[in-house]
Amino acid sequence: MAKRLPEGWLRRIQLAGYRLTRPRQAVLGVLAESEVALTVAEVHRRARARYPRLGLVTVYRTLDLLVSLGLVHRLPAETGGQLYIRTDLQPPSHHLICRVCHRVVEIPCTGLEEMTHEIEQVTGFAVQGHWLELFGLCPTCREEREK
Amino acid sequence: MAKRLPEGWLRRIQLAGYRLTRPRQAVLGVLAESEVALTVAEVHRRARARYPRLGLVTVYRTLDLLVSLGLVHRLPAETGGQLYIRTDLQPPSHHLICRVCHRVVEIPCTGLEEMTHEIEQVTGFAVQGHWLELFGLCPTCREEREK
DNA sequence: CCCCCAACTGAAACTGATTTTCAGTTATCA
DNA sequence: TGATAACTGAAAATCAGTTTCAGTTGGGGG
Ligand SMILES: [Mn+2]
Ligand SMILES: [Mn+2]
Ligand SMILES: [Zn+2]
Ligand SMILES: [Zn+2]
Repeated sequence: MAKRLPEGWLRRIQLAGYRLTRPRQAVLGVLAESEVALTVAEVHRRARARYPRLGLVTVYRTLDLLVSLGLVHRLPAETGGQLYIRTDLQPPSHHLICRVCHRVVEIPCTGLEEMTHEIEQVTGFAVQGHWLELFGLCPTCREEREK
Repeated sequence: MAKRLPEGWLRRIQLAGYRLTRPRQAVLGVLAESEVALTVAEVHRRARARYPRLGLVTVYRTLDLLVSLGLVHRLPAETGGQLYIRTDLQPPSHHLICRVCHRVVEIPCTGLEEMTHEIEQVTGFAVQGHWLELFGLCPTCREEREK
């Protein structure tokens, strides 16, 4: 079950001048192994299995670090708070999140560019950015539901 | 400046079995008169001008009430927290929010339906809902910026 | 190999937004 | 004009996240 840290995470972190401490390694390991997006509390819970002294503050700090290095995505959750999941090799885009298990797939925002142009024409606004998030059920949770 | 309460607000509230109290009237009046989306704190500040004893808790409660009756939209703000603005006659849809003054225009999500179908095919997810929010500058704030 | 010290840590206190609790007030209707 | 269920504000609680600070430690230099 102990999947390797994604290629280059350790290198990325040290090259950026950060130290590779035990608390960080615990958080890194948890993020590296999860295929679904995790809440901060869940990251804390899991990482404590690897390093029991780990404080919640350090989880927040390490998640911020990983996000700033582009290794992890931060997604606003429907219910408030944030979810975290490794970016891995997928291009940054938008997310489709399973409401049950928090599995995440990235989706392109095909068509939004033209939509944006149209909206600028009609409204006179200068559109500077957008938020797009889709919610639903992943294939697995969908099956589960049908039983 | 004292614009009338939008057609039917009072009726809607009483028909739904709610009482029309002074604190509620203060909050209602503020929402009714604002053309831009307001934070809870701002609603509180303005409503106190009409009814100084008004507590913040009642602002929250009244906003929840108005949202549940469909009279007011609750929009997640980029910076955390929520913004509130009357739904008025516009159809429920998505929002384009001015980053400076919080003016809001509603936008249709043209093209998202087909996009959704495509995504369901590719990912196997059942898409149940989405969040789309655009951010930018309204014509006025845009001009202001240019000076 | 070990030492040094800036980077890093956890505890605790803090913040800002929102919710819960509860004892007192009030809008409405018989 | 009551009676009373709905409603209220104050205060305390909760929840996510941040700040502070005194103590700890990874890892490059000697
Ligand atoms: Mn996009
Ligand atoms: Mn839509
Ligand atoms: Zn799922
Ligand atoms: Zn504006």
